Amino acid sequence: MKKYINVLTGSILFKNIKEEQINEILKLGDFNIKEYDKNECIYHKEDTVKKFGILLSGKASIIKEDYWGNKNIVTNINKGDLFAEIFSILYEEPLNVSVVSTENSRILFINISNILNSNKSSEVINIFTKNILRIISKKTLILNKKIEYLSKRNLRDKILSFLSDQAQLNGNKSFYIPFDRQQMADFLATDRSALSRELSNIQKEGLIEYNKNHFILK
Amino acid sequence: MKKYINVLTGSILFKNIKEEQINEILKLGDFNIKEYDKNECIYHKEDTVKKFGILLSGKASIIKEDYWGNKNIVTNINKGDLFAEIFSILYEEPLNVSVVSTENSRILFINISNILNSNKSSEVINIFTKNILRIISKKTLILNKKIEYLSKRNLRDKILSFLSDQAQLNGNKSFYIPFDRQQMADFLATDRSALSRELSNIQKEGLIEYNKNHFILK
DNA sequence: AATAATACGTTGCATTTGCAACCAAAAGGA
DNA sequence: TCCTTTTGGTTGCAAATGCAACGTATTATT
Repeated sequence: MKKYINVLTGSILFKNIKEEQINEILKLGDFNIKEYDKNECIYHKEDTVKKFGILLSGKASIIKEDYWGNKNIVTNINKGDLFAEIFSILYEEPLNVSVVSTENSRILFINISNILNSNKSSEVINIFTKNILRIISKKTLILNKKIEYLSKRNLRDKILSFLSDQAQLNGNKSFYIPFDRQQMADFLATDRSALSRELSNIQKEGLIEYNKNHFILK
Repeated sequence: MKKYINVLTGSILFKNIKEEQINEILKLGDFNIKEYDKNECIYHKEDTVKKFGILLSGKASIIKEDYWGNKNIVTNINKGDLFAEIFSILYEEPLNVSVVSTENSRILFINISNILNSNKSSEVINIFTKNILRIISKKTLILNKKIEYLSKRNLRDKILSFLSDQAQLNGNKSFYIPFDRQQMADFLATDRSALSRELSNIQKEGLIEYNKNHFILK
């Protein structure tokens, strides 16, 4: 545990909370840590979960899969991130998304309800609650972004709105996206070959330049 | 104000909070109330907002509009609902969505940050914070649902996943959706005529029956 | 180094979709 | 009641897209 405490102190979840208080909260949340190999399933979409996860090391993706198996990456998860979809636990609904490790990963699980509903109305719990609020607010913004991309009437506009946001995010016209081609297609809810074709078209018209996951906007 | 207090006591935002304490919170949040005619703009997407709104009476829609003016209804807002997108205030980002009244409406504005950051770490504030958490969690679920629809590879599947969720929501194969045809098209990010055509096709194949905004799944 | 596996681009084709134009029915106003 | 406005269905057409199949370059494995 100790070796990961700096991941936790660095995470938004425990922002403004001291190390010894973090331990206190973890205990309250009946925490445990589990390791996963690459491509292992961390949560399955039909699970109803009590605890939710924080990625201590490695990488993972939140994936939505439809009836026929079309996969759609909702978000990538990086170190320190928590799986905000898991807020469905507050409503005790099934997840309806799966979480899959994309690298060897180590995950901390805690029972949020335990913490939120602990009768101790201490200052720490208060800060913790606000931190969660902040995280899920950000999640909402990200989901809204995604809806913005998906709402475009054609693939070209989906691509361009996504790329221009990525550029903005990186503060540079030249940037790397965190997806390979198939993942990008899944994220934009389209077909890989259709995506390749359209990227190619856009490049021919001189709007962008790209190679693999590196892009330059013109 | 008094005539709306029951709207507030009935809302999730003030759940488990007594009437006199609601007043206390409202004061802390520097509240005000404003009226809007049908089709008036309540928030514009470029606004950066300090206060956010709770619909006391009437109806409104959260609308995303792209560069070329294609409108996309993100959600409808009903009595007691608050505009969760406005959680961007926690990040002080521009809204990037607009809120428009679809009926004559009356809206209560409060400054959430004032309340959350008030040093009084009273029990009431604590409950209030949890209520907000609950609301935005639900919002996240709704956004996830929407992403699920929009991620379908073709219009038919968008329609069918939307309708089957609506049926589930109403607990009945026969139900009314809260959209007219144009709004439904905007919500599913497609063209109205394309939507009509596909609905018609699906009906011909006997999967659904419909008339205006009333649907029956087979 | 040889081989296998993966990632990405390309292309043909059938289907879907956006768009525009038009018509009919229903609702609202004068 | 008559006229206007709104709402929704239909259709033709061009363009976009999903899908499958295939080729090549890159990366991983032995």
